[in-house]
Amino acid sequence: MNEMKKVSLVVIRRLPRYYRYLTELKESGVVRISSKALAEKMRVTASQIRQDLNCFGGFGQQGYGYNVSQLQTAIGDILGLNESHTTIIIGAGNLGRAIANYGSFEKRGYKLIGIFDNNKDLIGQEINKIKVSHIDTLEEFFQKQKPDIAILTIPKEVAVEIAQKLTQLGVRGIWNFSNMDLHMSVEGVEIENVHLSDSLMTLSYKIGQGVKK
Amino acid sequence: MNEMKKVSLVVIRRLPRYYRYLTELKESGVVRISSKALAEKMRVTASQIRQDLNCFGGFGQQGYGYNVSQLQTAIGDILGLNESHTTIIIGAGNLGRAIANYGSFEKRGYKLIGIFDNNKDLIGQEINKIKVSHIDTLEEFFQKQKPDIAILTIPKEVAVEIAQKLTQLGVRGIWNFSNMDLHMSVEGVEIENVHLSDSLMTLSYKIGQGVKK
DNA sequence: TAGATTGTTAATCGATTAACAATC
DNA sequence: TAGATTGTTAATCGATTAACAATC
Repeated sequence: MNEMKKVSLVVIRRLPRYYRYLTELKESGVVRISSKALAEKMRVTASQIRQDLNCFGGFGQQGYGYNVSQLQTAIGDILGLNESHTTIIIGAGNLGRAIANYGSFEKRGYKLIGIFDNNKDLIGQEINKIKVSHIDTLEEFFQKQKPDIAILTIPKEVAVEIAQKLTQLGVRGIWNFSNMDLHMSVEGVEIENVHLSDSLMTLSYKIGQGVKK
Repeated sequence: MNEMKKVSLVVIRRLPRYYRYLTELKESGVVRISSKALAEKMRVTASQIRQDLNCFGGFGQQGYGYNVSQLQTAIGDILGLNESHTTIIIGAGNLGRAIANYGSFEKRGYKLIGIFDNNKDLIGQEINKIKVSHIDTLEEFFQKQKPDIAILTIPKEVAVEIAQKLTQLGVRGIWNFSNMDLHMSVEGVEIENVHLSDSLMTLSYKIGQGVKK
């Protein structure tokens, strides 16, 4: 009854990319697309697209392909983009501000409802219409509102402590930009570690290799 | 003579993570570590660590393990961190500013030498001691200085155009944050596409799944 | 109907893990 | 020397691709 064939993480991580391409197609008025045509656009194989999608159901139609708009909505649903998520940002430094001001998150249903920092000079300051609060008021905040996702743009030295606090308070997801991997082993708290500098280092590697070729 | 067993990208992408953990260990004064101990810390298998490292050479010693400092330096070398790279940022919006002010890149040998934008109001403004220049002066800039890496923090609408320009001018790497995949097929120009929102969507998915469990 | 294209099974490929001889 | 741990080969596992019958 309850199909529980756990979908592998590599597939999940490709979904946002499908979502991006489909959104683009939809916006430019494309109504239907075949796995072959989409594959060419995305530079992957048609097989992979069909396999990936069939982890979640049969969205296509033989002889026709996929309805762009329908498929985009379906993938959005799978990713949870069609329900709204509340978020808070912890760390009102440059990156925290950049994310707070990044409009396209709001568009996808992520609603920023709080910003926290421990720097007294920043408290009360407004970033994208949200007042920065002191980190000590976090607990109090959670009593009134329960944000789904906490975005951590703080130094690695305090990351673990804050993450534990958040877990305790019942946050459901942590999007972690601090330069250290977090892995709460607490059931029900999901974590995404982002390491921007890892990506830059990969780029340096590629450049270095290019030379030797 | 010239061992050319191309290392797979999955391995490359793990190197920065090794580098991070080794740097941490080094800083806390750890002199040697076995693949087993490192594996536990990093939550991977010891086998994987040994396999990965052996793509680049035998850095360890039987019965002893790996010298932390030596290994850290070796991986840094492979990643090209021990030579300096010059960078420019294109797009002086929130994310561009955040990256410009992000100190830890300088530490790793990335030297920011220019910031460009097309918004007249920003021209001349200083961000982390670098004056913002108009995008129209890019060509002129390249005649004097040849930055290795261009960091694209611009809207997707102009990304392709700017990337083509940069390729033409001889940039060696593009670190692309615009919300669209770039794939210059030009030999000698390497690209890293970063999609922050993809990571956030993956997090929503995980949260959504958690519920059903 | 004939043609196109899916959903799905089977084959291949690559990545991970296990095992162990080499050796410090 | 004995113990530990690597480097490396072989076994397993999972992910990707190919193929094709089902079907719109």
